[in-house]
Amino acid sequence: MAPPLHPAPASNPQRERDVPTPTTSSLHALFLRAVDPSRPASWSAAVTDLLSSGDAVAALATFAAAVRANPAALRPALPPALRAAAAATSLAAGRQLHLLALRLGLFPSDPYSASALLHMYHHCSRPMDARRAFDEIPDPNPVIVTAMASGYVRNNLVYHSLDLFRAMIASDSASVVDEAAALVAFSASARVPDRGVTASLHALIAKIGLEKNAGVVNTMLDSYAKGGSRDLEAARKVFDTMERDVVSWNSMIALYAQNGMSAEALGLYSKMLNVGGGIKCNAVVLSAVLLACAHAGAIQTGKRIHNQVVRMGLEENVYVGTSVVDMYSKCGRVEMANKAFRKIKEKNILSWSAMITGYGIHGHGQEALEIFAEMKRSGLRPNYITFISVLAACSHAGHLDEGRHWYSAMKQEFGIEPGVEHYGCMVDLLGRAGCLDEAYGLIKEMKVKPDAAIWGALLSACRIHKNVELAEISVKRLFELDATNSGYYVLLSNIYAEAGMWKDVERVRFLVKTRGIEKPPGYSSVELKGKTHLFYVGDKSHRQHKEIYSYLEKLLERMQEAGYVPNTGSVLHDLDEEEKESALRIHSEKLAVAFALMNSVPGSVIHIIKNLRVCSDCHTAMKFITKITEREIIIRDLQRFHHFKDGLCSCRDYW
DNA sequence: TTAGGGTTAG
Repeated sequence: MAPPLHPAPASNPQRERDVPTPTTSSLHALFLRAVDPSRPASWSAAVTDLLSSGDAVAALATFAAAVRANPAALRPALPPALRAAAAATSLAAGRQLHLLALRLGLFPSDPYSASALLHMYHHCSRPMDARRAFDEIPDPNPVIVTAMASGYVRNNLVYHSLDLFRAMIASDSASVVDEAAALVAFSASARVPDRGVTASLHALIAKIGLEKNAGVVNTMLDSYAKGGSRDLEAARKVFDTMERDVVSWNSMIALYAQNGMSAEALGLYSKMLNVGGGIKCNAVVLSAVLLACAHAGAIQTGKRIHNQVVRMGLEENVYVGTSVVDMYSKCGRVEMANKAFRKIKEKNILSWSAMITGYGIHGHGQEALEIFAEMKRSGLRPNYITFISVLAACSHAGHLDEGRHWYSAMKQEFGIEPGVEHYGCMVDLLGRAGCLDEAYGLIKEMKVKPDAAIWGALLSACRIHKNVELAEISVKRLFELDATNSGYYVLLSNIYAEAGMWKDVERVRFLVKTRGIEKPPGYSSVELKGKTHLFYVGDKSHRQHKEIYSYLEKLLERMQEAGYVPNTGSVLHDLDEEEKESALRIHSEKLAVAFALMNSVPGSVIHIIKNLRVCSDCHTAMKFITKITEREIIIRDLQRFHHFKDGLCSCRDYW
């Protein structure tokens, strides 16, 4: 096997590779770097140089050349050679260097070789080999311990990492805990589900005077929000009192955006621009803010941020560009997403996936598959994530044959073992198409444990195809996995209601009550002049609620004149017809649309976000509303987009 | 004279 041209990215350890041997090109590199073979320092300098220029393989080859040319050069060149083996994730090369270190007497006595050796084993995903070596080191100094601790974090052995840190505190004076050790400790505590770890580390660094260190505090900010306490308020408190740099602002905004707190993210962003003390907008923060817009469906704000991206000349930037694509597609403007996508200069696999997903969630399965084909033509090899996008697109568009085709091609042609996400798409696709037994069969043959999303997909399919028996099987599994999710109870009770099994409906409702499960109320939100307005069913908390209700009344009258008949079949309570009709009139999406209509002109686009599925009556109602009022309405619900235009739902995935 | 480091984006 030819040695790889570039080392694997450090954050993505790959499998062991063959030891690179010196090649003509690396000897050429040697020549270019003017190594003086007789000077030992010249060899180590060449290895270090090549490594820092990103060519770990050439660095290793140079070391191998030194072995033959000048044995005296090995001692200083060994640590950088070990780091090269780590960067190339070449365990075979690393093991040979380990043997050499033993032969030269550099291990375990030389701390420089020792720390580099641990680093190598951790980067090659061999934490237990690192541990064995670590245990042979008689009196590991703080640098070695920190190398060990960070390696544990890299390999997801966070508790081992924290144990080392605790031992570090206990063993000696606290002065051994320096900036590097504290950074590692906080990065570990961000990955641990226990509450209070971050707070106790916080107390410790305050004691040893690292509380003013921006790097350490930024890492702490992150671990407050991501660690066991999941405490964004604590993170905000730290943020408010610290000396903030650009990373602090970006981190806090990103934390809000990632946790769905879009209003907070956007608010903090404008605060940063106004009172941030000279902190300037950059690519990182724009990506985070675009994520917040995508989540909130804040298309107007998203457009403003996009303008900012253009002004800063960042349209071609792959990170920002992909965020723009994601924002537009999540806000229902898939054509705008495509325009932004075309502007990205060096599209990576995630840019392509974002675009495939964009078309997919809008039900444009054909376009999604065309983008996929284009990606393959460009020479990129689809990976695990790409196939999630592709299969999800097939599932949303109801492309049964294509879905089956790509599912098997993924395994056979591309050697990718399907994960829960792929199974989820396939179960959804097969289930919706009515192939319930095939879907159930697929679940039974899964090698990984089916998660709630899989059984949930089967359960929804059971509702569509009115299969009570399989629904009960799915629910049983779902309750084993998560008995507190109200959604499953609602679905099950709906399935019983549609089958007229009112006694069972009552039984489920009784369960919900006795188990103390709370169902989050559904809401619809609409953005107006950059401000988001929220509506619940029958909501009267809005400032203009009186106007909204009377507007809606008149609108419903006009709709009924145009032929709209309330679809009371979707009301799953045991009510009489009249009660059912009035229950439908105050659905949150109708309130939100009425409010948006009052504040818009014909020809405009109304964009609504719904946190639950849009009911079939509201779906019908929107068709009439678009016809009467000449507005385009886009509703994004839990699973898909509905574009209503000219009285038609152009969403092809309403199948 | 060759060691250990983390946080922000899709």
